[in-house]
Amino acid sequence: VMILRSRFLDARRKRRNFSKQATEILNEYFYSHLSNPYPSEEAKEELAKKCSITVSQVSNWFGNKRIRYKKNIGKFQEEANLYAAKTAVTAAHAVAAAVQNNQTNSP
Amino acid sequence: AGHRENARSPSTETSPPAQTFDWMKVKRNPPKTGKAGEYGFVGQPNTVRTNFTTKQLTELEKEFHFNKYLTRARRVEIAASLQLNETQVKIWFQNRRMKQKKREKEGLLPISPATPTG
DNA sequence: AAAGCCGATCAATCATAGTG
DNA sequence: CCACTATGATTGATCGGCTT
Repeated sequence: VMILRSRFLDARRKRRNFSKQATEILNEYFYSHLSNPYPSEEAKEELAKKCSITVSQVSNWFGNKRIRYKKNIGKFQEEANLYAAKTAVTAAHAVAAAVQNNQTNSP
Repeated sequence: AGHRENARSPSTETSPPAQTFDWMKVKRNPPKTGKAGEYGFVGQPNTVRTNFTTKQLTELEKEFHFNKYLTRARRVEIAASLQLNETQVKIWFQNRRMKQKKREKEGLLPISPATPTG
């Protein structure tokens, strides 16, 4: 029962919470894809850029989110409804925007 | 033509998220790790994640530095030497290689060059 | 057909940040 | 300051797909 707890202790030591904005973006994606919250590598890169975090961090976030969500769905019900309502409106706007942005291109 | 995703959320539903999708039911089979010479029985499914000792990790790291890939013979040696399964050694190397790959990728451009779009 | 590898993910755990 | 919860990261091991 040695105190081998401090075997590595390096990276996970100091951690910073993501910005409110980043969490907002990640949650919007998660709840708007609740039926299959597995962003593709491409989607992860886009989310990473929007959130100003790394792709690995996006993967970690979704991994943790999925596990914790299914572990206690009830605890996330409130949050789920919040984003469900929000994305419902966003979706409608997105469709309209997509139609207009059909030809536009601006990398 | 009108093709859309199967979105079930007209406007009459105020609490649909309660649905249970397949990904929420996914369950992993328990580890079949049977370690010898520790707590009695050999071949007894551990049911729990093995905690490698510092010594084992040090040796594995050393070997990894020498060779990213293992040969069957080398794997047997190391497994016996560290009292681990051949499978555990094999898996450790695979995970280690992935970790290495991840590090190389991150250490390449974790810092955005300019990010004009903000 | 069997075994190893890759890439992604799971699931448990660690250590810290945040809240009361 | 302490107890408890929320959250990001780490990692042994599993899953599916592809290669040897």
